[in-house]
Formats: sequence, C-alpha cells, structure tokens
Amino acid sequence: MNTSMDAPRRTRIQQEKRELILEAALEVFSTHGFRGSTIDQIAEAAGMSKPNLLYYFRRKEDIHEALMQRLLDTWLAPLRELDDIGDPLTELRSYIRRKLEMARDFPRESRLFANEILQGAPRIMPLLAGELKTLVDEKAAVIKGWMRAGKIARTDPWHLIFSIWATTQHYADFDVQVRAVLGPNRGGDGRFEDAARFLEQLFLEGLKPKS
Amino acid sequence: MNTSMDAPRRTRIQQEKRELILEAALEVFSTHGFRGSTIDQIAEAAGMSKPNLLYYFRRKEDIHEALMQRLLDTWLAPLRELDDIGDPLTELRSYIRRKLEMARDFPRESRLFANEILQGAPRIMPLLAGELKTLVDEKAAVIKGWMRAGKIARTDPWHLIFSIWATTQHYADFDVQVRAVLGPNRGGDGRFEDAARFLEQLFLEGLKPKS
DNA sequence: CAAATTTTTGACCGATTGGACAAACGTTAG
DNA sequence: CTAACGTTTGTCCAATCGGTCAAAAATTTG
Repeated sequence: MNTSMDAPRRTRIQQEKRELILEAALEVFSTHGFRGSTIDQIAEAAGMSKPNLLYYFRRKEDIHEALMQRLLDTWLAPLRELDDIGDPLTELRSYIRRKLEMARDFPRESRLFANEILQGAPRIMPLLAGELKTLVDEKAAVIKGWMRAGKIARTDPWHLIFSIWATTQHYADFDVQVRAVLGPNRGGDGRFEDAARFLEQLFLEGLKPKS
Repeated sequence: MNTSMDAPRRTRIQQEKRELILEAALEVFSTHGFRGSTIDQIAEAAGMSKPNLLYYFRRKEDIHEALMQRLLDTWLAPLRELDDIGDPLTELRSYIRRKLEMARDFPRESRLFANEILQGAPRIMPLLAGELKTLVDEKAAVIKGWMRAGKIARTDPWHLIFSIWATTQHYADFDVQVRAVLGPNRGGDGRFEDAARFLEQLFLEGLKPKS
C-alpha cells in the first residue's frame, strides 16, 4: 500500500497517468490561470474521473507545483546555454532565436509562466529571487565582459535580458492580439519568421559596437 | 424608479459609487484575473456590501466590461498621438517614453489588459480585430512613410510596434520578476529610468538610418 | 486458481460562488 | 408631516468548488 505520492518510487502506470494529467493541466492552467481552472476541467481533459485524478495528485495545488517545477528547467535552458566561448553577437542572436522558437513551440508553457508572474508569483517567488536571479546575474557578468572587450555596445545587461524575454514571449503570451492585428494574411504561420527577422535587426544593429 | 443601469441618465451618487466600484474592481481584477476575483472581494475593497454593489452593476461581467471599455481608450492614447508632423526618431522615442511612463504609473491597467489577452481575449476580441487593428495599420503606414523617406531604417512596422508594447509593458506585467532579478539595490525606484535609458539606446541605435 | 494490491468510480460533504429579493433605511419634494 | 423615490442590507438560493470515502473493478503476486 503506497498511497503517498511523495516517494520517488512509482509504478509504470503511475508515471503514465501523472504525465497525462500534467499535459491536461498545462492546457487548462495556461488558458484560465490557477484559480480560473477547476479540477473537473483538468480531469475531463485528461480523460478520467475527478477522484481518479485526485488519486495521483492529492490537491489541485500539487498539480500546479509539479507543472511549475518542470517548467522552470526547460524555460531557462536557452539562457543557461548562453556561453562565453563563441562570438558575442552570434551568441546573442542565437539566444534570441531559441527564445522565439520556444514561444512558437511551447506557447502554453509561456502563458502558464506569465499567468503566475502576473498574479504576483505567489508560488514561485523564492525561485525568482534565488535561482533565477543568480543565473541572470551570472549571464549579465558575461555580457558585461563582452562590453568591456568592445565586442558589443555598452548598455545595461539586465535590461537587455529583460527586453529579449519581453519581445520573444510576447509572441506566445499575446498571440491572440498579434494575430488579430496582423490579420489573416500577415498573421499566418509566417509571422514568426517575420518576427525573427525584425528582432534580429532591432537587437543586432542596436548592439553593434560603434566602429 | 430607475433601476435600469443601462440608461445614460444617472444621479450624482450613482456616478460616485460606480466610480468607487470600478476603482476597487481594477485593483482586484488586475491581480487575480476575472474568474479568480469574487464579487465579495470587490465589494469589500469598495467598502460596501455585495447586494449594494450588485445594485449598481447587475452582473460581475458588467463591471469587467465597463472597466475594459474605459481602459482601451486611455491605453491606446499614446499610439494615437504618434504623429507625422515631428521628426520620426523623436516621435518614436517619445512614444516609447510615454508607454514606459504608463507602465510605471498605471501598472494595474496594464495587468488587467494582459490578463484578458492571456486568456484568449474572450471579451474584447472584436475590439482587437476591429478598432485596434485599424489604428495599428494606420500608424504602420505612417512609419512606412518614414522608412521610404529614409528617415529611419527599413523594417517591419507592425513588429516594431509589437516590440515597443512588449518591452514597455514588461515593466508593469512582470514587475515582480523584474524587481526580484534586479535585487534590492538596482530594483528600486530608479529601475524605470534605467529601463528608459536602455530602451532608448536599443531602439534608436537600431533604427538609425545607415548614413 | 486465490489473495493481495493497485486503480477507478459513484456518492457525498462543507465551503464558496454569483446572484435574487423583500424589507429596512435614507432623502427629498410637496 | 407624509408620500415617493433612491439606496442599503440581511437573508436566502441553486450551482459549483475542492476534496473525502467506501466500495467496486482491475491488476499483480504467489
């Protein structure tokens, strides 16, 4: 009798069902927010009854927590990859490209994160001030090194990172507005390529050192 | 007996109380979203009983609708002011500055809007595809004229507007994250001036025509 | 096979939700 | 004063919420 889900020991069926639930919860939470989502909604999306769902996750908050935990890892992966080895401008350009690809391929994850932050990050505040701040500070130091070396224009590394986050995630979080404004023609599948071209020009020309 | 709130005829006390309710609702809706907010919360924030609130707004949705209606006007005002009369680069720079000031002075309005868009804009979709698209298309044409005249670099006007929205509203919608990452020192009141300086450099140097 | 264990479900519960309603209260005009 | 009207509130309601529980069903184990 192993009803405690805290233990890492899990059967094959438990892993599968938990995965199914998290997939459904991502869909529901990302579009309605935490309080706006109901367990019934998630259970129906996962194709199971509510008590059955609660057999795998005891509380609604446990689902959200598990979702956020795995989210942060994949979500910050592109920034972690920002390395000091290559050409600075190339590094930044590929970081922007990767972030934009994530906005295109994982819009639900982006909206889930945006929902949490919008409401004051009540559940992940410690992570922001801890793990996230450490990572950003570390990368800001790398960027500052590039500036001192004259490889890119001198500016604020932190706000540079913010602006990359903002512009790329905008195409996931505000996708509805983007498509509405662009209209049927320009708002089709090509909008991400247009965005990539524009952002590359905006950031690179703006960061180009004054030669 | 004038219990129908639809009619434009309103007493002085009705105007005052409706204003009080909308102010309280802005606070509540912007931090919890529509479904995450309760009428009781809004009523308490407005200092009145729930039935009394429902005397002025018959349904919860009516409050949200009234809030969104007045929001869009003030929210798009900076873009409406974008004119063809001045120097293009100066016009764009002051637009960015105004948008950033709105993010600083009216973060609740920004978050209310973000919440609505995040959830698929179920209540204002017609406005996005109608009024908003028209306005943006009109301003995009103005910007395109500047490009043809060689006043600013050639790029996509629509995505340029998106990037200005994204970068400025980021400081309202993601304020918690911004302050957490910047820390106590750099995350203080000066963060908006730092952001203004950074954004000015990012956009202007990137938009400068290749002379 | 049968026993033990895990998985699934129908029924149920207390709390909260948006909203209705009539009665009470306040204010103003005659 | 009093009648009429606008305002406020206590009480109530049906629906929905997150979550429990015992028992059935399915699966694994011996």
